[in-house]
This record gives sequence, C-alpha cells and structure tokens, in this order.
Amino acid sequence: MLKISDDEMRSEDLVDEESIVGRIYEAIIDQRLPPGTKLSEATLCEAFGVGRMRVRRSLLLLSSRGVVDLQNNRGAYVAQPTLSQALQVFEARRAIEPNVARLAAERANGADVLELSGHLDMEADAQKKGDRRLAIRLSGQFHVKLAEVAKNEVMERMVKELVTRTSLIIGIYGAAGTKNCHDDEHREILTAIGGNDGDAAATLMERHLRHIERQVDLSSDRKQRVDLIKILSRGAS
Amino acid sequence: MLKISDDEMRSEDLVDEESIVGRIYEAIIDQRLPPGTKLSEATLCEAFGVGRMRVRRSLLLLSSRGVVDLQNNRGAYVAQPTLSQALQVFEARRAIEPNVARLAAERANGADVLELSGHLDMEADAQKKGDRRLAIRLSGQFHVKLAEVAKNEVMERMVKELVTRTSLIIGIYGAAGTKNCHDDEHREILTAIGGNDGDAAATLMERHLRHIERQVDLSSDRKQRVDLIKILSRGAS
DNA sequence: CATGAGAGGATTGTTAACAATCTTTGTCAA
DNA sequence: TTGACAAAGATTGTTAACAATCCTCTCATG
Repeated sequence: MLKISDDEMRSEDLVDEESIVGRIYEAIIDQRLPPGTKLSEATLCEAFGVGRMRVRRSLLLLSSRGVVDLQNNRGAYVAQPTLSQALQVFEARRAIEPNVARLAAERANGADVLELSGHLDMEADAQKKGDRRLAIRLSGQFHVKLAEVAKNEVMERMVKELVTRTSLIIGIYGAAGTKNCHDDEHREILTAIGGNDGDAAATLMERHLRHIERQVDLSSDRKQRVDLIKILSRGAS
Repeated sequence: MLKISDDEMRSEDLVDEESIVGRIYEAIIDQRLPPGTKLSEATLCEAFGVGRMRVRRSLLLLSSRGVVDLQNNRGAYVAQPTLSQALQVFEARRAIEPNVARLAAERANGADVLELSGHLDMEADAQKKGDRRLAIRLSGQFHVKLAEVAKNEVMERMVKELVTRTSLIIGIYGAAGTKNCHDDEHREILTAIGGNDGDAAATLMERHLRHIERQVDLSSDRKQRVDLIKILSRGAS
C-alpha cells in the first residue's frame, strides 16, 4: 500500500503533472516508495485527488526519466535499476555534478552560502536526531540545491533525476549496514563554494560521489539476495 | 504547415510515444520544424496516423525535455529558447560531453571506430554535396553516437536532448552566414578516440563545443531581429 | 477609420464509457 | 495434493463525446 497519505493527501490543489512527479520523486528519495512498488492508477488517483488522465500522464513522465517502469497492460512500478543502470547513473553523476559544484562555486553569493549552510545544519540535525528519512531527503536535496545555485535549470533537472534514481539504487543495493552520512563532505564542498574555489568544489564533489558509490554494494550477489527476498515475499502475500 | 510528410507519413506502424518523440527530434534537428512552429494535435494525428491521446502524450514528453512549449489551452509550439536557456544548454553540453568523449575513448573498440569513421565520411559527403539538412543531422548524430559508444544510456538521452535544443538555438540565434561545419573537429575527436586517449578526446570536445557556441550569435540583438521578422510575417500572412 | 463587442468556428482539456488484457479464484481431474 | 483450465473480477488502454477556452471574422459605434 502506498504511504502517500500524510503529506500528499491534504493538498487537493494539484494541477499539473509536474507536481505529481515531484511528489513521487520525494517519496522515492525518502524511500517511502521502495523499488518495485506497484503504482496503480486508481491508488494514485485517490492519493492525489486527480483524474486518471493526470495520473497516466505523470506516470509517463516518470517513466521517461527512468524512475518508473511502465509495463504494457500490467501497470507502473517503481523502477528497479539493474546493476548496469546503476553504474551508468553513478557515471553520469560523476560527469555532471563536479561541474555543477564548480559553477556553484563561481556563482554563489553570500545569501546562497548562508542558505546552503542552513540546509546543512538541518541535515546534521536530522542525522543527530536519528531521523533517517529526513536525513536522506535533505542529503539528496543538497545536490539539487547546488544546481540551483549554479543557476542552470537544465542541469538542475538532470541532477534531480539522478539523485532520485540513486535513492532507488541504494534501496536495492544496500548501504544497509554502513553509515550513509557524508555530512562532513557536504560541508567541505560548501566551504570550497564559499571560497569561490571552483576547482576544489569540483574535486571534492567527485570524491564525494565516489564515496557514495563505494558505499553501495555493487557486487551483484546483494541484488540477488534482495530479488530473492522479493520473490519470496510475493509468494507469501 | 508541418513538413512531416515525406519521411514520416509512410510508416503507419508508430506505436509508442518515444517513436513520435524521436521523429520530432529529427525534424527539429534538420530544422524542418523551426522554433515557434505550432504543433496542432490534429495535424500531428494525421501526420503520424495515431490517435489524439498518443499525440498529447508525446507532446508532454517533448515539453518535459524543453523541446516543445506547452501553453495552456493554446497548444504546443516548437520551443524558442531564450538567451538564458541557450547559455544553460551550452553550459550543460560543456559539462557532459567532454566526459562522454572521454568514456567513448576508453571504451571504443575497432568496430566502434570504424562505425564512427563511416559516419564522418557520410558527414563530409553531405557537406561536399551541399546537402545542408543532411549535414546538420549527421553532425548532431555524431555527438549522440559518441554517447552510444560510451555505453551510457543515461548520458545518451541527455545528449540527445541537448543536441536537439542546440538546433533550436542555432535556428533562432543564427549561424546564418558562418559556416557551421566543424567536420575536421569531429575527425580530430575520433582520432583521439581511436587512440584511446580519453584526455585528448575530452579536451577536443570541449574546444569543439566552444567553437559551436562562438559560432552562434548570442548578442541578443539577433534574437530581436528574428522575433521582429516573425511578428511581421505573422501580420502579413 | 479605428476600436471594441460579439457570434461562430476551431482547438484544446476532461470525462466517461467501452474494449482489451491481465490476475485471481474456483473447479475438476489426474 | 497438485496441476491445468475456465470464468469472474480487476486493471489498463483506447475511443468518442462533451466542456471549456481561444482565435477570427463581422459588424456596429464613436
């Protein structure tokens, strides 16, 4: 069952598809919607209070961004990135985000740095309080905010998609035991940005992304295990 | 009137939205569909031989990729990138494509190099024969093919979008007088790829992109002129 | 002659019904 | 008990009609 009741239900003023897409993005980043979750049209209609057409169009968008798997006559499912796709997503992030960080460093003004710093405070707070869900969301949002500061909407959209897909990858390929907080690395990047040091920001971002990637257990056995569990639990339900 | 009759009409076997999106991508790259062209649902239905739903979903996808401007109750128009958007697109290309070229250099095998070389031959041929339309299309496709060789579908999709949007930018901001053939630069990049020299490929790609960007007249007066012409021709028709 | 109101037509947005497909359930026989 | 088969139910895909909005042309008026 979809857990899109608390935040999502109350606002009945959803008009365009992008809003719905944004909501589902967030739910996936929070890992409220684990990979493989069925997204039935009827459920989404009820959850968002919109007609079927809106839902179907939103699902199409999500599908075109690799976040949802649209199967013919069988419905929509939260994507389960394959190992190969996971590697491609990380590769794309390493290609793009260091440059985003560089641009952010070149263009950040005092207000931007303050805003980002406040964001990192919240991130640390969530971490300290053990609010894992919030911590994950804020951590992902930091990367998107960097693209905002870089003032490039094209790249911002790309980062948004990649961050979301990374959440799916982490959901599948683990990082279960390990700590997934590189809070300090975010802070380091921000320091470089505050000093308008583009090269440093880019280098730190690349290292940060490599750490995230290493944290994920991409030895395919883990995926096997998860798949097995999924299969078993399907059989049991 | 849409000039989607020759190539597009004959194949009535269009099933999924991505095919339609691909067709419109190509038409835009070829500059058969200039920026600002109205894409009415009825026309597209007839052109592609599909129902209205298919067309509307395709337009939504194109809109989400910045290639089409979807106006409320007013229909869909081929996007007219603003100056700011144009700069962002070029910025994104400079961020991504050098890395694509690097990966392509690292992963290209003999067959890939041969394939790319053949492509460049066709490009030179079209140039020589003065088939401007084909030359433009092939030139754009080269960038996409590099992403193919890099074996990263995520980045391939991004490059596809960026190349298409670049065609729109060129359509608006000119490159009217100047030669837009950097055929030799493509060849240089391929040489680096053939030698598995990732750094060289990346450097050459960045230089190539800067040349493309410089070729475009981003001094906003040009845009003004084009807009004026458009307004006048609208009044006259 | 310019301007604005309004009717008509054309285009887009939405809904609901229908068709097609898949999934589940129940039954029967091996 | 297990497996195959068929019917019922649920879900998705498509179409067509309807509603709402916008555009254009006409015509009256200052």
